[in-house]
Amino acid sequence: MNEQSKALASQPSQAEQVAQELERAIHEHRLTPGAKLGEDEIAEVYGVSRTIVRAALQTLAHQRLVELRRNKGAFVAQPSVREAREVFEARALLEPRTARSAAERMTKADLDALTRQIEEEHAALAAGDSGRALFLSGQFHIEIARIADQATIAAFVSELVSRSSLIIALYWQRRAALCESHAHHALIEAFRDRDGDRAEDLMKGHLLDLVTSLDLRNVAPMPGSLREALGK
Amino acid sequence: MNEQSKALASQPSQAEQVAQELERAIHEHRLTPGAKLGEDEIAEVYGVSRTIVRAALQTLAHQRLVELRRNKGAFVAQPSVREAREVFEARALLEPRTARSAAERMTKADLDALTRQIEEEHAALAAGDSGRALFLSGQFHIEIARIADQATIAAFVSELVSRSSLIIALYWQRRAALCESHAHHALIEAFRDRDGDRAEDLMKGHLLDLVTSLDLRNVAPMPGSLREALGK
DNA sequence: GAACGCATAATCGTATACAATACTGTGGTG
DNA sequence: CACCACAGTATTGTATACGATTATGCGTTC
Repeated sequence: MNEQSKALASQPSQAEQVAQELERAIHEHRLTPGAKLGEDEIAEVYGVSRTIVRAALQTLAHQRLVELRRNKGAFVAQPSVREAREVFEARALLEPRTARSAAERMTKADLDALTRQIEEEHAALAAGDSGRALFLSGQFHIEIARIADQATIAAFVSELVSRSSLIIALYWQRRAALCESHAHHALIEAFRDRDGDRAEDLMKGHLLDLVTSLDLRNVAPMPGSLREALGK
Repeated sequence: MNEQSKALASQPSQAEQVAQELERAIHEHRLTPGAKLGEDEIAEVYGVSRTIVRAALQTLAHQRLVELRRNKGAFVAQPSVREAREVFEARALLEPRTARSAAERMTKADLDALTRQIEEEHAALAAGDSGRALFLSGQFHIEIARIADQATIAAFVSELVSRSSLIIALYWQRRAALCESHAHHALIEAFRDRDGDRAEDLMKGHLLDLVTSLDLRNVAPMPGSLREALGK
């Protein structure tokens, strides 16, 4: 079962590839909070050994996307209400100021890329692929940190966005799935105008909207089959 | 070589223990940036297998304390000048506001613990153990985030403090090793007065002092023997 | 004498084997 | 009928073995 592995798959490391696949599955809510991630099962699905799978799961555990329970296995994390609040608290500290920096150093190319991303998000939403739309909506925030030229903050934001995806899966009260799009559009305009103040305010408001659109009182777990969610 | 392992050492997981030992060695500058962390060597030192060591190294890599170079091995990270700036940029966003929250919800017990920590830091410094003093000085910042009751932010601050330790090892220009102590004392007083505004300002200034006390222009690597630094 | 190439050794990457622990179902007993 | 004990099964934790890649040292050649 290592015939194709020596082909050329070893550059970005098999473990990272598996981690990325799982991460995306979680982002798109194909894997829902609480789902069991059996080592043997994943190993078989991707045709690698458990060693690789364990490394990937450890990576995701460090991002708090999966929880490693000793002698029990790996599970998609189920952020508590408290953790949900903390995540958005952290985002409130990091993202508005970062949006300001981004606005100030935004280039035309950056703006185009951002605009293209929003359009893709709209397309996904129109196509009914809300999973992908949600994923792209998160990428938007990460991209801003990248444009602000702050790799360290970008890494934090990336982790927080991932965790937000789990939080949304658990606590989202359905209504106005695209209120975000408006917020993102408004941000783009602020960026176009190089208006740091406005970008900061808009981001602050956007995050506030997000957290208030959650129902942070009760819980709602969901099992779901792993092999099915992974597609094959 | 697993006689003592089944004793009762398995609770906090061997990998985490090794990771903690290495982390502390890095914090206290017994392991300096660029040092090679050979898997076999560490495995032998702690009497565990390479499997455990690899897990520990991966953990540290996620915290950016060590750099994993493919087919080359693990090395203590050498933050670039740019990364150094980014780390303090992130701290500037997170810590002042967190200090304010901490001040507002500080209890007498918290204050006592914090005070005790400062005294211990002074004692270490007086005893000439500057490595431990530096470690405790970092713990002070982490403790504040914990008191603010923000576990998520505390985790970020913890990582940033760790990385700051590496940055100090590389870019510190010796002078006024205890200017920090003054800043920490001033913060304690603000906490005692429940003065959130002052705590936020003091923390902002403290971080600014820290970053300006660095020489962010040149580099200075250092090898050093591993087995020696680990003590046994 | 310097530079290149090859053989050797060391180290990492991955797979697999075995041990330890937790889960499941069955049979018995109160 | 409910509950507990126990055996069997499955899954994770750890160690080790093997293959691949990289570093090193020596000998040859120009």
